[in-house]
Order: sequence, then C-alpha cells, then structure tokens
Amino acid sequence: MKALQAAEAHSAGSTTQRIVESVTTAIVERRLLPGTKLAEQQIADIFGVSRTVVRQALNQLSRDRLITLEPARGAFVAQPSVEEARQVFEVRRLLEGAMVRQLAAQISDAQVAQLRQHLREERAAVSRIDVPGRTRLLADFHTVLGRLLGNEVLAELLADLLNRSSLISLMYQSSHSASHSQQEHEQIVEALSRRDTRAAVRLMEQHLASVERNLHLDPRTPDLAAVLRPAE
Amino acid sequence: MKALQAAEAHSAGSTTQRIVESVTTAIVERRLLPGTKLAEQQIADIFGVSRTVVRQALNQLSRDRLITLEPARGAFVAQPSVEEARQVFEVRRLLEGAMVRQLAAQISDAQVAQLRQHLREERAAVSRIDVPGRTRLLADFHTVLGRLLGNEVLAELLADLLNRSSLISLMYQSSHSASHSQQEHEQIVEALSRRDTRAAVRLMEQHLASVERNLHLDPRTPDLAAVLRPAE
DNA sequence: ATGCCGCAAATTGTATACACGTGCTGATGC
DNA sequence: GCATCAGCACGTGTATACAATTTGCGGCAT
Repeated sequence: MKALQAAEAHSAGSTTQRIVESVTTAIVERRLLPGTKLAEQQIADIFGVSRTVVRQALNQLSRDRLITLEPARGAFVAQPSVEEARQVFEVRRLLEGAMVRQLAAQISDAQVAQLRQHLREERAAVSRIDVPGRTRLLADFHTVLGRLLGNEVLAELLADLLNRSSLISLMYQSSHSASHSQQEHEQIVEALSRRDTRAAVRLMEQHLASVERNLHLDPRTPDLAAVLRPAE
Repeated sequence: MKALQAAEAHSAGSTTQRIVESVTTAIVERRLLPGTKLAEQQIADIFGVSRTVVRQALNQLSRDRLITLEPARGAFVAQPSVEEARQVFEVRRLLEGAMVRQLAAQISDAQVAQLRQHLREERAAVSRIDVPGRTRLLADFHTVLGRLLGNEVLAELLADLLNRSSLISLMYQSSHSASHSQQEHEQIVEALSRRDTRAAVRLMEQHLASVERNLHLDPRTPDLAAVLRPAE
C-alpha cells in the first residue's frame, strides 16, 4: 500500500483527489458516458484502495454535479436535464459576460499577449484536427480568461461550470464546429485588445448563446408526464 | 426529474445533511467561532452516529469553504483570509451585478411586489432591533433576487457565496449599519421597479462595495488572528 | 535549569465487517 | 402462457476495528 502510494507520489494530491480527477477527466473526455454506473468496489479495485476512499470521491463528484447518487442504488454519471443545461449556460453568460466587462477595463498588454498565445495553440489544434486537444483548448480559453482577473474564487467557480458544460456538450451532441468557436474566441480577444468593453461583452454573450443554440436541447427527451398520458 | 427528486429526498432526510445544516447555521449564527476545532468523535456522540457519517458532513462543509480540513489534524471552522474575502466580494459584484442587469429587463410586477414584501419584513426587523432576524433577512434579500430568475443553478451558486460572506462578515466584524444596508436594498428595488437597468446595476455594485468597504479588511489582523486562535 | 529526544495518549485516515434495501430470478398458481 | 410473489444475490449505508500520524509530556543529558 505504502509502496503503491510512493510509486505514484509524483501526483501531489491525496488518493481521494486522484480518483476525483481521474473520473472527472474520464467524463470530460467522453470515456464515461452519461448514465454509466460507477460501482464502488469496482473503482476501489482499480485504484487499490477501500470503498471508504472511493465514497469520499463520489461524494465530491456528486457535489460537482458530474455524477448523481441514487440512494441504495449507486452512483451514475450525471444526465443533466435540458433545463439544467439551459441554466448552466445562463449562469455562464451572466458570469463570463461580467468577467469580460471587468477584464476589458483592466487588461494589460502582457495579458493580451498571453491570450494571443492561447489562440495560436487553438488554431494549431484545429488545423491538425486534433479533436481531444482542440476540445480541451477551446474550454481552457474560458479558464484562462477567468485566471486573468487573479481571482481564485472566481476561477474555481468557473472551472466547475466548465466541467458541467463539457458533460452537457457531450450529452447533447453539439453540432457547433470547432473552427467557428475558435473564430469567436479570436474576436473576443480582438475586442479586449482594443479595450472595447461593449464589443467584448457582446461577443462573449453571443459566443455562449451560439454554443448553446447549437446543442440539441429541444425536444429529444420529452417530459415524462407527456409520455405517461392516460392513453393506455 | 426522477433521479433529482430521489437524490434530494435522500439528502434532505439523511443524518449527514442534518449535521451539515446544524454546523452551517451554528457558524452563521456565530455559535462556532472561526478557528474552533470540530472533533469527529465529539460530533458523532452529539448526533448519535458513527464518525463515518460525520466525516461525510465535514467533507461537504469543507467543499463549501465553511471549514478547513488539515490533514491528520482535524477540521476547523474556516478563517477566510483577507484575500479570499476580497475575492468573494468581487465575484458577488460580478454575479449579482449581472443578475440585476438581467432582472431589470424581465422583472414582472408580481415579482416587484414580492421584493417589496421582503423589504417590509426587513424594515420590521430593523425597527424592532431583531438582530438575528435582520441579519438573516438582509442576506435573504440577495437569495430572493437570485430566485427571481428561476435559475436553480444560479440560486445554489449564490447561496454558497452568501454563506461564505456570512462567515467573512462575522470574522471581519462589519461596522456597516443594518439600516444603511436596508436602505440600499430599497433603492435597488426602486430602480428595478422602474426597469432602470443602469441604476439597478450601479446600486447593486455600490451596495456590495459598501458592505465590503465597511469590513475591517485593511490593517493588521489576518496573520495575528490566525496565530492567536481564541477557543482551544 | 534548559533543551532535546523519545514515548504515549489522542485523533485522524483507512480498511473491513455487518446490516439494510433493491432488483432479479425462478418457481408457483391462475 | 403469463402474471405474481418469494427468495436470493448484489451493492450500498453504517459501524467498528485497526493503522498511521500528530502532539504534548516527561525523562535524560548537557
């Protein structure tokens, strides 16, 4: 046991945290699909720990809304409802809109350069059709914006929302092209570099609205009540 | 949704959740001071459960930033740093500013009436010098605003920030008079009732800035308070 | 007398054992 | 043949037992 921990000592966090991160990335990278059952003993065996530790990790993931815990039934990769998806994107529009508004007023040239560097990486990933890489980079763009305000509380909040957004995007298979998103990122940075607050905020809100609009949020899973109508 | 209801029904009735709520209210009501150690066995005895359940509750509270878990040392009521306090208030300005901006554009007369009803309760609590009641109502004002957008994701996020703000307020003893806060609430609702977006946003941002400014965030205490743990 | 080392008590971290609830399966009856 | 219900297997929920770490106290040496 101790030897195993020592062997993986390069990872700074506790075992619990490692499990949380493993499951999180597995969900975001679509290796765990919504609805998949996460049996405690199974995960415990994989990581060579007891269920105690796994349960701690599952509780955290449940708090992050990446999984749902059904009493006496187990943990399942979350299946965010259409309503929840809309709400997450609404919060993102509010928060990231405000972020960009604040940022436009105080961004430094060095920070603009940092954003442009990120855009270069995005373009590279898009052009060489590196799907997992471009997905990550397109999400990281928003993370980078959050970090520019130097506000750790904000950054963590945003990270949670982005994780949930990833799950939503893969559940409601986005038809949004990566290059379109990438171009919108370019425009946002362009507006920021001009310190054009109005344009930056408008572009960010349009960008998020565009991402949401291209999800298939409409009627695929109709209301349960509609299905159970007394037509039997 | 079925899963959501099941999860909430479970958590609502579970002992774990009761412990979380008990500790949360105890902290917010200043019966547990920052730095106080929360021994697992002690809490377990009080609630008549095993440490297993208590640990789950403590983990959740840690995620809410109301307590900090020090490895192999235990759980302590959090002592948010000055930096964290500033960041929490900055996020609140961003989020609640955006909230009010959105709200001004879509608020209904019925919702305005609902806010005015809340203001009446605030005034009543202030006038009869009901300290715990007015504290709760002044915080609830922000909760009510969050709920008006009908966005559960937003409401939960905001609730977390408000809990953290409560802890911050009692740690950096606010000199802000309740009646002043209450009057600012009146002005915000007034602007909302006129659908005056500009004014509403400006007033909310000023209100939060005013609350923060009246905390004792500037000078000495942060390190000193951390070193001189009161209750030990 | 003082400072350092080491041991012991207490508390946390983890594993295991047991209790409870759920869902499946197979047998039984209509 | 199909529906129903009892029993069973599996997995979760909780408690308890054990290991590891911290901390304070006391003895010992300087």
